[in-house]
Amino acid sequence: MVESADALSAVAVDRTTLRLLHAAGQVFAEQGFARATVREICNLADANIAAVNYHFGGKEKLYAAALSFWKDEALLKYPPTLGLPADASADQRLAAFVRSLLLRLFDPGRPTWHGKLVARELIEPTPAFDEHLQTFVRPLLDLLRNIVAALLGPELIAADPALVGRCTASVVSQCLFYIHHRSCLEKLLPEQQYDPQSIDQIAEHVTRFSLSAIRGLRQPLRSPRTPM
Amino acid sequence: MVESADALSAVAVDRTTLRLLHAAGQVFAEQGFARATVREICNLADANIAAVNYHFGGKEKLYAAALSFWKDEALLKYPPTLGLPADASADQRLAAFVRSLLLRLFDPGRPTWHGKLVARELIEPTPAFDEHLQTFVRPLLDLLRNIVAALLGPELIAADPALVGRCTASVVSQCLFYIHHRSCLEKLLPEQQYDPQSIDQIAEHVTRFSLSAIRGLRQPLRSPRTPM
DNA sequence: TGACAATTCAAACAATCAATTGAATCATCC
DNA sequence: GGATGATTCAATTGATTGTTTGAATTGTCA
Repeated sequence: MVESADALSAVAVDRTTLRLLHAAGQVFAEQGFARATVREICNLADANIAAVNYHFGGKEKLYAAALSFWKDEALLKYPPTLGLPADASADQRLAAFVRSLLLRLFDPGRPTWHGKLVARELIEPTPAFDEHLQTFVRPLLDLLRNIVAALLGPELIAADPALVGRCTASVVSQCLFYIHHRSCLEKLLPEQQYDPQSIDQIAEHVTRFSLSAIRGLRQPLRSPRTPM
Repeated sequence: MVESADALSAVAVDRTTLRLLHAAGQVFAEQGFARATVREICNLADANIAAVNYHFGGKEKLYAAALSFWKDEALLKYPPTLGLPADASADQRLAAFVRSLLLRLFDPGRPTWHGKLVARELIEPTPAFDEHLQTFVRPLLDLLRNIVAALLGPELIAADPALVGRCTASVVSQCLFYIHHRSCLEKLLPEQQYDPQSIDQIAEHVTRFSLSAIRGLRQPLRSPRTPM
């Protein structure tokens, strides 16, 4: 009843609160908020069923706490700019953004559940997500919008102001595609892997594909290519 | 007992079975299989709670029946080729594929729930979906793969056989993005509409973006563009 | 009309869920 | 050591779920 929910310091790793946050991240990420049960979370955390209500005040508040906790973890491990110098080119910044987003979604090492939690929220928002959307997702989206705007150039944007948003959506969509549809892709495209090396390959493809597309939009009047 | 008859084939519009299929399509599409309740479906269909078990044998079988029913409806209304002539160019075939997919997902008229049901399955597959994946999704995906392969040309494919799959994923991802993230996009990009005209604009953008990207991949050694 | 099957209905069933309770245990400080 | 508050625990509560039941109703054909 006294515990402050976001006590996430590295000390006391197996405090019940932290064990619950870890278990909640995993179970909520794998099952979604509705299908996840506090029983499974408590079981995974080696805690009593009453622990969730005692420490967090309910399933929803545990979820909100886990979302916030893993957000901090993910941003700590994979900052959106990936340590790029301030004067990096727009091409480099796009590559870094795409790669950091994919790494956040497919973290191969210490599990960072935040990416999967957000991916679920994007499809099936819970009440806890509105604030998260404004404080976390929107800044990231604005960052990408700026990169895309720099790539497009002012003339194209002046000609069609909605183009920035559409191209931004095209870039983000390619990244989210693999995490959202992984279970089906494993049946339809079994050759696709998700180890760190494959993630880098996907990141490189998304970057190349998007840069190629945007460059092409700048020069829309090229002569048609020879049809093989 | 008299049903609004909001639309369907001429025969026996307000049979309980059909009312249940309509209601099931809507509720399953909006809530997902797990969160949807047979009570809500029966209430929407003006049917007794026992009707689901009497007519279909349970919630899962109702779901499978609804999936199959709305698949037929969707394919009837929006065939994947949109009535394109057999000798259409790859560019035209890509445009038709993208537009038909988006129309199937955002049907503006008579509700065709199939697109939303499949979109949910892609993220959270139910046991009923495995057969659907093989008989419905895979043929569509193969169709798009062929279009993309024609656009890429044999030399690029020979150099990197995995490129076809990645570019196919890039095209599909852009289409699915809007349906999956609609609820969040409405908060982040409130200017985006989803009326028929806007759907056509999105389809045109996805087609242009993808064609531009693939053409650029064919000519990867262009000199860097002039910076405005 | 009368019989028979198909369908509908209200009620209840069994299972599962989050949440609560109150006693038992533990940790900490005087 | 003992008192106090924090934490854990098993058991229970109340609500919701899909499903079942058996009687009531409806439709159909003789």
